Amino acid sequence: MSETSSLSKDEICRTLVELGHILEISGSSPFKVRAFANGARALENWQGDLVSLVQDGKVTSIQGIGKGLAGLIEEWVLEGESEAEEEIRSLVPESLLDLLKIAGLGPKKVRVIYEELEIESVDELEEACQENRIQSLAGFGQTSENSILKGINNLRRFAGRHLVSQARVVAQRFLDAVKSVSGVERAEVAGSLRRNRETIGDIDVLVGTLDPIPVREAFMAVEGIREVMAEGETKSRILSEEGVGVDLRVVEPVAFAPALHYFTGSKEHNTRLRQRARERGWKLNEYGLWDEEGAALPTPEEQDIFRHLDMAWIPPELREDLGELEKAADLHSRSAEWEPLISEQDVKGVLHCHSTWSDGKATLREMVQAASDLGWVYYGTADHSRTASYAGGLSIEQLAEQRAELEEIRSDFPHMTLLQGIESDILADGSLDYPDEVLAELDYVVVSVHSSFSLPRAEQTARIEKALRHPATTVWGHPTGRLLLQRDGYEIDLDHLLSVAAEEKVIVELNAHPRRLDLDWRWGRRVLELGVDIGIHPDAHSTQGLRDVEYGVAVARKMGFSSSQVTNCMNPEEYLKRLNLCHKS
DNA sequence: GCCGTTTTCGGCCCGACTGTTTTCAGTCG
Ligand SMILES: Nc1nc2c(ncn2[C@H]2C[C@H](O)[C@@H](COP(=O)(O)OP(=O)(O)OP(=O)(O)O)O2)c(=O)[nH]1
Ligand SMILES: [Mg+2]
Ligand SMILES: [Mg+2]
Ligand SMILES: [Zn+2]
Repeated sequence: MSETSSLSKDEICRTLVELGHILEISGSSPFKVRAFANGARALENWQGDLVSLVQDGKVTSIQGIGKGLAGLIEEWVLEGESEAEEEIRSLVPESLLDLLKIAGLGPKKVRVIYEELEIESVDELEEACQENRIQSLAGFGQTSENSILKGINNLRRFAGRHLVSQARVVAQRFLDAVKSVSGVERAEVAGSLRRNRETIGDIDVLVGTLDPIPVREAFMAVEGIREVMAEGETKSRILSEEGVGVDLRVVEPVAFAPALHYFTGSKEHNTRLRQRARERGWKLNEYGLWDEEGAALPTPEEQDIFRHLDMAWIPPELREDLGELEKAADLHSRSAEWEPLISEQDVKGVLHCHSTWSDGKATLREMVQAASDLGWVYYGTADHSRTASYAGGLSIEQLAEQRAELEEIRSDFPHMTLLQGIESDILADGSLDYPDEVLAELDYVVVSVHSSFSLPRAEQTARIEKALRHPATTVWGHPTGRLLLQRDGYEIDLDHLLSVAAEEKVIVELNAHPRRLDLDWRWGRRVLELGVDIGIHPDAHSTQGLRDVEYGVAVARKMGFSSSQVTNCMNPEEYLKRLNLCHKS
């Protein structure tokens, strides 16, 4: 047993964010604070094997991580702890970080509350507000106490982010309301939703009109507003009944494109682009772009902003300051454009769908019908395997019966290529759930982890590697097992397993269920480097679930993928050939 | 703390809303 265990990349990112906040409360330079936040983000978005990176002394090769942060990271990876970290932590009590989560409380106010009243926790702050001990502090008043109490209440009930599927419903409600107002020329959802992030913090709606007042009124009249958090000339913010924040920004139509660019973000992308404008003596904000003489440059569309700055238009999904600005400048210099990203119409069919044969809600026939209605030309059923008894896993006999049913259905859907597969549990020892000859009879095999989530990293990796190397394995299902906003994925060496998948020609699933979206988009770059093929699969348990492909396509776009980089955009003939590359029968 | 095809020092995006600030700081997008 080692005395201290190395911190994982995720733990390191979380720690960097925390240290940044501690520095902020203790009054450090805002630029140093930003450096910690940027470093955390840079590391979060970097994918690969961190231990090797540290051993090779290459941590500073990550843009945004310099000598200082690299020193911390190296200590965390090699020793599991850091003196420099402890020094920072000793500046203020850790529990103050919770106070920062209260809306309206930032580092300056938290510091005053702590230093003047020795308040260290949310509970203590609540008590102090109730006893009216806050209003006497410099910079606070009676209203402050009420708004802090409200903030504490909201924090307890509605903290956290939201699934894309839920956020889209709320967003549509508000978008419809403002779009129907007369005088509204353009209206769009911006922010993380437009960038197709995997989870959504709040919803951002932009409106272009010369008549802003009725827009604000319509926005405030939408059903299900819990609280108005701000209401100004151009900006309003509410909290919905569901606990989702919605920001409204209203600008004149002439500023719609620069405002859409601003409001789409990301913040880091915006900052970098504004910096680029500034470097040439220009100014960029949400109202427009001005040259060194202060002359406004026309920007009727987003692409005009980029063009003036000598860049190709960047798809919203890629605006994360992860190298897209450099790529856009390069494309522009070669008079080239971004290759179009995949869209839903490019998907020709799917694998990995369940039916009433196991735990699905629709019959196999109903599922095939729904797939046909979506315009798909191939469809692969995959119910659970026999060990998954809790999910109605199929016995060998049932597999044969299902095959017979599929033959019957086939005759009614002559235009479709129907495939029988299985979602085989990867058993604890890495073997699959049926004898090899049974697996070989199937058209394809998805292998997934549904048990023994907490094996040590090396064991878990070896277990999955064994499954990926099985000759029948076609697809690696929901590779990390993460459930968004619920649980992290199991501990594995994903970088290694992706290279195994590439070697074995196993298709890595981009599971489109909005709770999973697994593989995470941040692995897109690595997937390309390693030559891994991905497939967008809905993991549908109902006919409605097939539509989740939309969320999978969104993630593939965020990976920057075109249709040629997704297996199930192939035509049926090519696709069958691709499946048989790895599924030996 | 990070970074560099004008820089290894001296910058680091820019603007809206709120509250108690009698002239703007803090927070947030
Ligand atoms: N220039 C600039 N733009 C910002 C800043 N903060 C936010 N924005 C822009 C870019 C963001 O995407 C957009 C909406 O802000 P949000 O706080 O809602 O962030 P976003 O939607 O990206 O993520 P979210 O899922 O809501 O946490 O506003 C900033 O500090 N500077
Ligand atoms: Mg947002
Ligand atoms: Mg927002
Ligand atoms: Zn599964």
